[in-house]
Amino acid sequence: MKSLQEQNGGLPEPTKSELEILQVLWQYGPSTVRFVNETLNEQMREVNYSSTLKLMQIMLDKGLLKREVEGKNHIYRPAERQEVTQSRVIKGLATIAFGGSPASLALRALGSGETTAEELEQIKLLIKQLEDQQNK
Amino acid sequence: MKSLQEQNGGLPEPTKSELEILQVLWQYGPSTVRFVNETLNEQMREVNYSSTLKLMQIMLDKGLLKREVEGKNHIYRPAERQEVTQSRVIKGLATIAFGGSPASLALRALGSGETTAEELEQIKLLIKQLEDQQNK
DNA sequence: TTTTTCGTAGGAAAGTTTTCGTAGGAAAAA
DNA sequence: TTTTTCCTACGAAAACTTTCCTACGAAAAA
Repeated sequence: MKSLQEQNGGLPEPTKSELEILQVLWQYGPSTVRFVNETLNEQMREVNYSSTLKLMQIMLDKGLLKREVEGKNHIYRPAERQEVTQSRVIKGLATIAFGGSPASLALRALGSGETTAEELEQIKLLIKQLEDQQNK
Repeated sequence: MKSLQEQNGGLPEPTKSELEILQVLWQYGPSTVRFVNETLNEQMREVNYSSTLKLMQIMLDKGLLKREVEGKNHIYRPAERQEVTQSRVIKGLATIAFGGSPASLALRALGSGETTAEELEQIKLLIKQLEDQQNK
């Protein structure tokens, strides 16, 4: 019997709380539960230590995280690259709320918050690349 | 005692299934439960009629939908404009997975699926507008 | 009129996600 | 050594989301 993960060839979409945890790991690199929990409390919201621990163990189980033992405690890190996970989440959202089009999601996102000049430059650059790709 | 809706001054974030339903209403305009359910079954996935009904009643309750009686059945429509709801969802996702930046979410979205030339044009147009706004 | 069809309503159950109490063990402090 | 601190593990409960069964009534068909 294949595991669920093998069956659909990939990792599941992280839940909201799982994404919060991943965000910390993306930002700071491999970390202990303690650190992740403290960061969540500072940057996001109050969470009990053992809630964070439990969640990270579940994520390990699902294959979203990996960990290694370092003395007494465990160091966790994302199993997948940030870009890959983020893309998966975006595709999911695009499917249920943007007619399946990540581009129209992007369009809405640009209109949804202040975008800095720098960010605009980055996006223009990416667009240029995409255009070149299409015209080749 | 104020209602939850009044307390935080707005509507809640729709759940995934709720977004699927909203998507149908955005696409086709005010509709009956029957129509929404059939559309979901054709475009998204198998859902039982009474599941769709229940969900739409819950959404009415939450204030996400409005409805009016038309003879025997009810016609539902979104309570909020599509853009507003979509922005709210995007901000939520940006907060938990993109460091709070809708722009970096947009960047990732552009890289996540095929983007047509037409979509690229639209985005370039929007960027131009945003730049003008910043330079004013 | 009687039966069938099609709609809403409500509640309960199932599924999923999140929270947190508690136990047990190892390291550090007293 | 004894006590305190800090970690993991586990399990259960709470909260939220989704599904669907059943009842009931009105309109349409027989």
